[in-house]
Amino acid sequence: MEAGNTRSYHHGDLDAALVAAGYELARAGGADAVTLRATTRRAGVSPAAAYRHFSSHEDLQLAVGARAMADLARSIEVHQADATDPDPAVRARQRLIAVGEGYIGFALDSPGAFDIAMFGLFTMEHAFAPETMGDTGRTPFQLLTDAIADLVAVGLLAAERAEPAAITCWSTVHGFATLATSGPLRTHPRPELDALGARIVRGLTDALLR
Amino acid sequence: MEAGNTRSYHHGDLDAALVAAGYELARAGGADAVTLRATTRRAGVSPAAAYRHFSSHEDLQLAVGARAMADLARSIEVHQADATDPDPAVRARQRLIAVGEGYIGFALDSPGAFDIAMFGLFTMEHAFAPETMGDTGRTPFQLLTDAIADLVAVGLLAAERAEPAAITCWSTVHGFATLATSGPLRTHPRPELDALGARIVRGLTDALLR
DNA sequence: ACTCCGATGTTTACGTTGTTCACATTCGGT
DNA sequence: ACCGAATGTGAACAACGTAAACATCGGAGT
Repeated sequence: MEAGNTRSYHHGDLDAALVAAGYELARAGGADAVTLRATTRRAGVSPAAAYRHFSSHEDLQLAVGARAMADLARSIEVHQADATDPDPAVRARQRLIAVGEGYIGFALDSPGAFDIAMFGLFTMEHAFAPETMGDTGRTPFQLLTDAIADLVAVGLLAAERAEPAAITCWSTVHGFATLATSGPLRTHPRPELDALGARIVRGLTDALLR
Repeated sequence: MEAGNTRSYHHGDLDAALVAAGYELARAGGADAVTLRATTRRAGVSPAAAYRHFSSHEDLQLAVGARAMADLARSIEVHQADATDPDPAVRARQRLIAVGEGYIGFALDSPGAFDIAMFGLFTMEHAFAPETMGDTGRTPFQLLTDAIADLVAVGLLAAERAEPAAITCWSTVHGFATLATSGPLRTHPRPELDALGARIVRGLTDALLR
């Protein structure tokens, strides 16, 4: 009795169903809401069933986090769609700014999803995992390094400054996103955070590129 | 039967004893290790006893976090002790760099303490709480804003750029610290992280101050 | 000096969580 | 049509946060 689009067994594609259920919980309540029992409950299945697909609670949370990370990539991609300046140098700069704004925008729009995406904070190989790729087949980290590479190619950034520049950008944007979603800035009104975020991203790129 | 230095009741100063016990657990295992039961166990007391001093588990964790935050302030103060250049402008710059290096150094030296310090990520008023002050009576956040204010006073930074500059510094340093302790950079060898951190802090201040 | 009250700590209990193990059901190949 | 492997269930366990009833201690007031 196949449903058609997905392979079917006892309850359909439970693996994906659990990730979907966990993602809904995460969006509503952050990483802590993605409890093993709540997730299986929402998927209409017994707690132990999760162990046929995930080796532990943490493993499930990482899978949900990967799903969230893919949405983060998509958010960056959407912002990058506006980077259409004919001048390659200007466009490269726009693309880097889009990374920062997409990252921050995603965190502010869906703090719960952002929280689970950063759960455990993944490892470096996690930053290249296919499950965390957006629609263009690139992970958030790759979108950042791509943008930096473009800046080098276009002559706006010295090659030997590429690595620290990438880490600086990542740190700043990530730091601001966490301070703004779960940190001391969390009580600031949204428009103020948007303005502050935009100002920081632009100020940082200006500062880095001469 | 007073012990002398501390007021005594049933078990001595349980409030402080619990924070101390929790801090040891946090240093060894991060915020998650500061479980209510483990902390009371280590203090030689029953779990429910904690509720005479803290309204909830989270409340206890926040108290332990404040203790860790005070140590963070002390780490910054130690680094700032080296900022002794006779030129006030150079000294102001040194002091800002010391904030970043003290922050990052503390995170790398005691990731568990750093983790609990950032637990819940505190609120803005938490950033001014006396329990989080170092030996100079200033909190980490205040040490940062002090340094920025000095730069303005000395003419190295325009006054209207002070606030975004402060948030940028905070974001970058905080972001790098989390990426380096619990993030994808966590597997990098320590000396490499030290060098990277120093390079980022210096590069950022150079970029911000013209 | 004695009593009493409030502050402090204990015991017991409840519900929730992650996890495991023995058991039941279903699917797919032969 | 069967059988083994894959998948889901049920019951159980230890650990957790929390609450309520009970015990004990110290100091204030007579």
